[in-house]
Amino acid sequence: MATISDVARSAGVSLSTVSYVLSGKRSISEPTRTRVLDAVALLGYRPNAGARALASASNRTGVIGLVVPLHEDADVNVVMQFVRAVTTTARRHEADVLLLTQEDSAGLERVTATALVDGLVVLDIAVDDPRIPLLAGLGRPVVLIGLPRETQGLSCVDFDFALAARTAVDHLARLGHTSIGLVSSSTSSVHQAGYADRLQAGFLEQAAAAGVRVATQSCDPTAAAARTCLAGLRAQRPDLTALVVHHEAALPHLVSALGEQGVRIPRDLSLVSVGAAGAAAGLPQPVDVVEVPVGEMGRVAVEMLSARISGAGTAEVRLLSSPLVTQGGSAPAS
Amino acid sequence: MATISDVARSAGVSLSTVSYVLSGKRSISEPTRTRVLDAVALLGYRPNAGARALASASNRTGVIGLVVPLHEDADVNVVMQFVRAVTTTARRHEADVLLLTQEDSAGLERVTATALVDGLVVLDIAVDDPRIPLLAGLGRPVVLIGLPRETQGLSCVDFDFALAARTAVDHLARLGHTSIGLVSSSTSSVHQAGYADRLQAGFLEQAAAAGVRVATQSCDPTAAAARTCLAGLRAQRPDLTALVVHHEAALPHLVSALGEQGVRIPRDLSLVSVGAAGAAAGLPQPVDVVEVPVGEMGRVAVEMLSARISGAGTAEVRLLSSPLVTQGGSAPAS
DNA sequence: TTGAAAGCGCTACCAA
DNA sequence: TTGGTAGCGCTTTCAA
Repeated sequence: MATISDVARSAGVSLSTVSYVLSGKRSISEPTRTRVLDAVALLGYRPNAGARALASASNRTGVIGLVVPLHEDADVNVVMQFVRAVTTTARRHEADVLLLTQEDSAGLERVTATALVDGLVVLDIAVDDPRIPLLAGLGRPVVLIGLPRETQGLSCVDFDFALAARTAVDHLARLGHTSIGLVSSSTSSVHQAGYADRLQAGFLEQAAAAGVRVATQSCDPTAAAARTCLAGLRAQRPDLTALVVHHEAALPHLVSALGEQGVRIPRDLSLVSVGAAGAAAGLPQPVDVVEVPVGEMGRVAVEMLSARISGAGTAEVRLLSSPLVTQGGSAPAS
Repeated sequence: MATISDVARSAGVSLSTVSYVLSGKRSISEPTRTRVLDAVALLGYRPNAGARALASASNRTGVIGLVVPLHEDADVNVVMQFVRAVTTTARRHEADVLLLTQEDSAGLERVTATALVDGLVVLDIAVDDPRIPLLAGLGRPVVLIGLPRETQGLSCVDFDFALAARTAVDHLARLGHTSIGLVSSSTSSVHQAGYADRLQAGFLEQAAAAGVRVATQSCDPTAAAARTCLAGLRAQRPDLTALVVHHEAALPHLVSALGEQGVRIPRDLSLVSVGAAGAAAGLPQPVDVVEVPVGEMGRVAVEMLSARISGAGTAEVRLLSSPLVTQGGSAPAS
């Protein structure tokens, strides 16, 4: 590998001149500039990233850490969407992405303290995430995806699940529905993350405001559980005419259970799904959706992290929202 | 952040002594060792990764690059399994993982030339992958997952698809089956990767050796395509009594199509699937499987890369195999 | 507009 | 068994 002094020698200039040509932090005469750039091209010179980080005043490595859940029950599609958005956005900020798994809790300290990364994006944050104190004490910018109880000095990005539920209920209430069910996940990880509770709170709040009767039921992602879930909702409220489903994995089972029972969407039942993109795709019957903007969340997280790494901005909580998209899943209550 | 000289001062020793205590490359008296380690603990000292890489003779950064396909039609489950195995194994070798996407072709050169990474693991290699010349000219150890036509100086890890097919055919032939069908994917990316062809070659070879009649048919992952595929196979060979399926996404559709047609597995038809772990899970009827050891491939790739980074080993091609697991998917031909 | 040189934090050599 | 110090490849002052 050619070094900067190889370039300097080849171009017949000093080492610092090469550095300034490359960084643009000093005005350079055109002939010199050309000679240097020619030498760079000739030698195929690329500055050593480590040396650059070590010498620079900012001490930046141009690498951000991304902590992802890679365990079995993580939603691989959602994780992939995040990863794609984060890497893409990072590149736009001249940064690369170092991957850390959630299991490697020592990794947070390691990559941060050894100056491998300039900052971290951490997925899958629980309401009372045990990593919060550690992350807060790292002394590096951190952006959490999720909304923990304590956010002292940490930036957070999340979807506004409460607003999504209010939007869904409002949409259905305007169509004349007065009795609406909510289906949520029964898995504990979803509840530890807190968004199920926030969604339910929004659901209940808007229902109360609109004078809508409610039923709530959790569901497992199987055909049998879907049938049980529907039966449970009907037992609570025989007059249900609409459903808000916050459970991507159970959605297809619910839809086909309804189909088997001769319940037609939207004629007999209106259905709004809250979930990641694609969750409602490929369903035999269309439903309305409030999409969790996973990619957007990843993008915003990196933007916030970049800003904080550059010393701009302060820790803040950003809750993203997205509109309800009607695609034939809802109809006026009859 | 505390530096090594902070530690030296605090411990009342020289800078080099601290370095030697930490690296263990010199024998140190017990009292000195203790004083240094105490100072390290007291100050929370962690060596700067960049400075260490810069100064060390080996010039190693302790980071390996992982190039993954993140585009829509990549199998997210398989990619995740790779990523998990690679990160886990890398950690066992004291390395971290930098993530690069397949789209970022300039990234190969960037992370390698700027010494961000010590080497690369590249997934999803096509038979005539356009990146091969670039990768070969990088001047850093590279391990490919896949088997390109030209492997000059590059290490490769892949599953022995030909052997898997031979194993499946052999198993079925021993059970007395004399007419066996092969279902493969029709997607072009699978064929560019070459393993579909290798599997088919092994299938035909073993069939010829065992005097087995064959039918081959590609299939799309839909219920309709599965029915068409089965009809096509029967048209070629009305006497088919066994199937080898090399198409994870189509497998459930094939199985349920068979179920609808009253074809019972294994009584009426024996079925062996070749695919990643879990592909045959959750099927209404059990099938036999030859599992593509995705995690193992990732593990081996990192082991090979680590060895090459340490200067050990040479470029080699390793084809992994795995046994056929019977789980009630096959029975003697009647 | 340019060059010289002092570090960045560390490793590893040369001495003692 | 230890210390001093010359770099690793770069950025950024200070001087010209």
